[in-house]
Amino acid sequence: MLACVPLPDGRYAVQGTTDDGAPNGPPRRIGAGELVAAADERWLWASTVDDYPALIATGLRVPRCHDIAAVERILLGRAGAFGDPVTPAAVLARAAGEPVPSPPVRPVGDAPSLFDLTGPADDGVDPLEVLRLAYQDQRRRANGGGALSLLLAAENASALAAAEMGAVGLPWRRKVHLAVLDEMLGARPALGGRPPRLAQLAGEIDAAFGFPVNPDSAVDLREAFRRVGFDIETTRSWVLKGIDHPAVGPVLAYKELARLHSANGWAWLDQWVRHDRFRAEYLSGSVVSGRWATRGGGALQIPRLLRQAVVAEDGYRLVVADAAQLEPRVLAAISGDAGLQAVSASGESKADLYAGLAADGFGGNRASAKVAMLGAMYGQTTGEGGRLVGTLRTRYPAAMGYVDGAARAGERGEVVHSVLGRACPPPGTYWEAVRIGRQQDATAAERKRADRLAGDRGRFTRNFVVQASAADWAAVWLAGLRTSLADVAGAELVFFQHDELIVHAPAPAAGEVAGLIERAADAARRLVFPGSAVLTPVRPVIVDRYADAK
DNA sequence: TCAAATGGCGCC
DNA sequence: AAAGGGCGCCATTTGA
Repeated sequence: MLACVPLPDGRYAVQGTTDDGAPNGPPRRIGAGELVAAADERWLWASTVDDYPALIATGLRVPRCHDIAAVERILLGRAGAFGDPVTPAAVLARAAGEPVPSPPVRPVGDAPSLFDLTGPADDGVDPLEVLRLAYQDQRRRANGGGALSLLLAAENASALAAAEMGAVGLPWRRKVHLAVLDEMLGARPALGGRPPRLAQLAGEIDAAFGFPVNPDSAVDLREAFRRVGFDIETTRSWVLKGIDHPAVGPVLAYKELARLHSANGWAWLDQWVRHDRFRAEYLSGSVVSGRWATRGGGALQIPRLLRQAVVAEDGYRLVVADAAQLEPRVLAAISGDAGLQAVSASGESKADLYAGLAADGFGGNRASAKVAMLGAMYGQTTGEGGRLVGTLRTRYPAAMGYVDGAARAGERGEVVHSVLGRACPPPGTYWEAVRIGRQQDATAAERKRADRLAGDRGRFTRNFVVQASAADWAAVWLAGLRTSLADVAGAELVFFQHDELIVHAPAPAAGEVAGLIERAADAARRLVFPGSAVLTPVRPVIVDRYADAK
């Protein structure tokens, strides 16, 4: 293992380190250009998201790492201490029972410095020593067995993949995107102006109402519909669709196009796409469930319409793969529900679990089966989904009992865990209101508030056990694939979105990559759900454009 | 006048 | 078919 600390002067302090965290060579101070990543070496550093991008920029690729901050977040979560500082200095202070120093505030965009690592009062302390001690302490605390080790390994690998994906970027043809904008919105307006198509629709909306309305204002729009006799609470599209008034058509069209303009319009293109690559910042450790988030550009919300702009470069293909119906399959595995596992592995269900469910209790109605399963995992109680959950409850009692149990635990204020041991956050300060509302002498209003808050948390924990376990599986999938891709020249992970990924690969290697993706998925299934009969199939598709993958 | 909250909607 | 989980982002509104 190689311990590595960026220094304020732009160089790096590095030192060979054993797996026990003992020094295994002399400390050296070297420039980034002198760093070499041996193919099988593991790097130890404070934070991948802070320390790795500068190395990637020099062309370095680190095969494996131990990320103090990423590991600390998971360990702290299991100890019920979400949000506490995760620097090595904080880790050490915690281990010693001393007050944990707040991480120093640094200006946005400022380079990470030694101070981030050791805190301002640590003059003379060897940062490599701090790193090693923090590592040793985490090693002691992370003795929760194979599942936790697997989770930490996947989290570390995810952090590397996230940094690399951010640096590489998603192939994005500016010309294609511009053509879409021109067709949908018309010519690019002056700064702050409305595109022609939006201006035209705004005019149609005014005409339909008979008085001026600002369709960008939900307040104004709701007031307008009330004036013409429709007493609506919100102006959400699905509410408007139920209204019979000539303004509805242009309003819905306006909303759709305004969204395109503001979220992925010309300004977005200028800001986020350079040299036909969309570069976002991926944050692998910032969602409590273990899913990734992004900062800037909305990389995890690319509209289907714009996936035609994601085009492989000449001589390359995109290998697009998603895990079909991952969450219900994960539920089948973690609940041990034999019936649901059987459905996941039977005949056509291998490719389409919902079709199998439909055949098994919904009269062949796939849409109903899907609504019911989503309702069960999200805690839906009303409407069609809520009604259909009952069918699932009789067909798959173990699976439904599992999510119901997670919901009840959440309502009691308890913490639930993913299959690999990621903990959900404990209830926040609002739980005091729940406690008050549950006392004998609580008022009706207090009881009602308590019920609502407890219900909210129950739906959160119900979904957490499924969503976080799916994230566990996906992280192991991604980690395995990343490792195997290292042997395919020119192949790069360029996108990852919860249960779906894209590899940009030289055309002759695309078929091999597709095989690696499938093998990584099968390996993840065996590692995350050992002994389970459940299947977690992925469907790699080799295409030129992302839009052609589905 | 500014920052935080809200409404709405895109993705899973 | 309904509005139940997780996010990020924008424009507007609200409140200090």
